[in-house]
Amino acid sequence: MGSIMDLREDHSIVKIAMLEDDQQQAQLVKGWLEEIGHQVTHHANGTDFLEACRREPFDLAILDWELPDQTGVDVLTTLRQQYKQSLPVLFATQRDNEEDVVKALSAGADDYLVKPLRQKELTARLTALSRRAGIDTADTRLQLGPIEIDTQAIQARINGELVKLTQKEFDVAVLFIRNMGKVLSREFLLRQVWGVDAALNTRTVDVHVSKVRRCLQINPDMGFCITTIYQHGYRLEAVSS
Amino acid sequence: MGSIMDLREDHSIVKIAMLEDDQQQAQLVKGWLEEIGHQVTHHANGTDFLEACRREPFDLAILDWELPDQTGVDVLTTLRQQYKQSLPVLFATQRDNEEDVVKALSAGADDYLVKPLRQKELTARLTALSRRAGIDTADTRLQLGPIEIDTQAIQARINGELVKLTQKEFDVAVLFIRNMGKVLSREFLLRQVWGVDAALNTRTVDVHVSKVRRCLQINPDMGFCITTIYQHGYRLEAVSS
DNA sequence: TCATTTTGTAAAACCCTGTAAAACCGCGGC
DNA sequence: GCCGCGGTTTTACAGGGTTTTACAAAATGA
Repeated sequence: MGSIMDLREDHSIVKIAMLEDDQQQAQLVKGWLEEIGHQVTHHANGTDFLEACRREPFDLAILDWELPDQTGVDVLTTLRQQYKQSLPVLFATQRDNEEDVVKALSAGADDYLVKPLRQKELTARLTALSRRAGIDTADTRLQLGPIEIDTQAIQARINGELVKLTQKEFDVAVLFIRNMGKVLSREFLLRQVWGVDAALNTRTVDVHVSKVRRCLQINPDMGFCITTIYQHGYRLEAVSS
Repeated sequence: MGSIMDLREDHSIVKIAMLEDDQQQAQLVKGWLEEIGHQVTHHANGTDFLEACRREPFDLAILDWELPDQTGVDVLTTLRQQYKQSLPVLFATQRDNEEDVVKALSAGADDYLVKPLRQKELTARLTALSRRAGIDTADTRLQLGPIEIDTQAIQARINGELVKLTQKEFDVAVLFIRNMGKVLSREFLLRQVWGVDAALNTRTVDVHVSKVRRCLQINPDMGFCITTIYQHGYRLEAVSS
């Protein structure tokens, strides 16, 4: 019987690939990132960097513009076309004219910083990018208005007050909050919470959704509601007033 | 028989919410974004902005720091905790010291730009952010005069006001808008909305078309109408006035 | 024009959802 | 084994969405 908790893979170490021509700059940034527990692999030219990206599964990449063999934009273009379509990329370079920024972003970069880099800003931007890219989904704290959920402790609170939820109710609630605004079909809920054998002639999903609504007090008064999509399923959404 | 296609139906509208204190700055940026086909809603204070975010499904948000009622970071914190947790947010402000950048990104911003803004960089960063956030408005947003339909959220609005439509009514409406000017036979509607083999001895299509006309207020006064083609079906068309 | 067929739509009949309560199930203690 | 207990599923009935029905109005053709 699969609960959604089984699916969580906890990889708290972030693996970063860095492409930087200047050895001194590379060591500096590498130090900053290792300081906060990241694992950094550094390469000084595009060919080696791309080779490394092909071999290893990195979580993030930091690219420089000026390189001995090709430009950073060339590397990025190759990366996007041939290797990792979705690897989050932050461009860091001395060039600060608008045309270059646009060029890098259009080539597939997610962010662009002008050197000299500032330590705290760099780490904050990398964190923001990881968050957006969905890295480190071991985010065990969820919040929905006054509702707080800790997926590790399997506990839910409303305004700090502990609420008693059974395992299935809890799984359903987490699924809804993690998929705010999306329509979740009964089949999907059955697969995710109850396991694959979707026997559709049952009302158990409806009953559990009903219980979640009541136990977590999800009603228009608190700003959210679980809307029923007739003959499809349900959707958690912010309420329109 | 009139050819109708004078009115272009836009299938990829990006809806942007902007929070900006300075009216002049707001108009400038709004102009830039509308130039490339985005739809911008502007508010000058945090309360109005949050209220709008709660009511409407935006794709992106641009936030300023300095505001009359609260700081942009406060607004962002509220937004992340109580409203839209995944709405992509770009911070744009005059403050450029590192501490402020970190504060905004930690509060949940995805990007941070220092004013004065550069038009091409702004649009490139918004595009990069949309790409990363997986925004795909292609075919999910439809518009017909004052009527807006979001096929992903399964929501319809008239002049921004949410309209209650049942699933079938919604499906029928979407089909008509996606096939503006074409005659849709009852068989076609049955196949598309109700599924398989058209059992033609039913009046359910007619009843639903009737309801769509009434619920979405589709009548010559608003510029469009659903014309009946005797013994064939229906056609949604613009009314020449 | 009239006779016939088709359409518009209110209302009845039918089917899907909300939810309280009963039935079921697995587990530990006696 | 038997009982109680908490979690889960099914049942049952009320309420709302969907389809059919019914009849008036409109369209068609002679």
